[in-house]
Amino acid sequence: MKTIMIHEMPDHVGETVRIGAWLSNKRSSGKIAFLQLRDGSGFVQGVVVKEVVGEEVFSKAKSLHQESSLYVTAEVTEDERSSFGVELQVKDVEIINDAVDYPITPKEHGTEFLMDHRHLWLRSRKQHAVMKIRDEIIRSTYEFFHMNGFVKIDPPILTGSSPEGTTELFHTKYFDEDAYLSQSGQLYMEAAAMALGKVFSFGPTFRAEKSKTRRHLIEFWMIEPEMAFVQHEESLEIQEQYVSHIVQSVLQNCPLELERLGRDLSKLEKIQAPFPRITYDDAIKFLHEKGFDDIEWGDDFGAPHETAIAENFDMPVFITHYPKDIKSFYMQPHPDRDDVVLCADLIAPEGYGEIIGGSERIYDYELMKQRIQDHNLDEAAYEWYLDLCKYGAVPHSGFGLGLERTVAWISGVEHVRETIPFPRLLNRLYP
RNA sequence: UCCGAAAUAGCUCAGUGGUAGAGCAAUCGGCUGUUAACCGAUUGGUCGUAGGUUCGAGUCCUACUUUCGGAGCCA
Repeated sequence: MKTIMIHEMPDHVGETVRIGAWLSNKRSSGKIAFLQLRDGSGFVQGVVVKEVVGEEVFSKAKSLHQESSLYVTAEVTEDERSSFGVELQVKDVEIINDAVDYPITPKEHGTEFLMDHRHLWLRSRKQHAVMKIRDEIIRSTYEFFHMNGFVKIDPPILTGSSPEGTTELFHTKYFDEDAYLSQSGQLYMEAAAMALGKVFSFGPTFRAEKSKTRRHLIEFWMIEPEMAFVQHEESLEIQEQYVSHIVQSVLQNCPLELERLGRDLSKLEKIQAPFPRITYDDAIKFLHEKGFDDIEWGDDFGAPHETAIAENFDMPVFITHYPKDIKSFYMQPHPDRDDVVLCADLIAPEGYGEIIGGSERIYDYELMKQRIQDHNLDEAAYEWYLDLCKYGAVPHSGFGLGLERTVAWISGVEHVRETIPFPRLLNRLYP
């Protein structure tokens, strides 16, 4: 008799198999019981018939508690009443651990309670589906960049300086020195691009911002590609191809998960490059036409502004050429205008907000030095970064995609706290 | 940090000045195709904390704590 996993069952119809599983729920009557089983690879229903298994196994099955762990011996049968196509005709049940008073019952729960039990909440079907989609986005990210000649590079997490001086950093000690947790690996990725041409990173970043919205985490994961000899327009093309690729990969490889989440597939099926573009200038004009009087040229967009712009499109939209003064020091100026830079943010549809920020980078030594001074940054800390402009500088561009916002958008979940296994939020470091 | 809302059984909530309630979970019983199964019974409470008003406070007032939603900032 084979021990198999639930996702392998369609290949074992007619066979008697054994699985290790947890009981996610059960229903029973006097002579038949239905066990909802999960083993991580999938969900399946086990049918226990009293006449078949006898009094002892039947009463054991009836008394099982939610989330108890079991070995189940059963015959795999086809059944069209199952969403998965197969069912288990149970022959024997062996209890590994009887779970008493499992806190997360099959009824509704509040956010605080679920977050306090995140270590158990992950077992639920919805959370399982979101984690599978997160995994598919990560898998297809590696696939896309490797297909296109990128090399995966890991920038450091502990740094001695900040790439962008303004935002708040997590401070720690590095023996006798001060250190900070990385809020972006970008500058290191630029160095790597000068060594390897096209590179991408995937890793955690940390922002000590007091942000408390459905789009913010204190610890989140970013994908940061950096490309030598690639300029603004070509970078946008790579971005839209990349985002299209991950959306289509999830559609293809996670149909059960999207269904479980109730995601509107028609909205995802439309996501194909090229994406619409709108300049910052036109976005401001558009907002004024829409009646927004709380924003002027030179201001950054707030969440309501972004949403109003995104609502105009059923695809992600690039907002390009932002004013120099509200963007980072390293962004390449527009060739014909000195008030805007060659950059773009990609705004996701349906109110999920900015998922990518990117730009062409400055590679002129004197200009970069000037910008570092203009932003009152510690020149000594950026000496190595200035070396990149000094020794064989080339035009190059890069961008950063926020993984959790992307997972939230593609999954259709409301809040990014459900898109990472153990979210770090304002006032939450447990579990 | 600012604005708004909330805190009652293990969980989700009702109770708006006069004896503390329901559904789910748990326990016991019934039911041969259930799918947040259903039906009957039992168990379960210092109403967030501290003070105040009142003959009487879960309910009204004040402060504090915590949580949720939003803003700013950002991906």
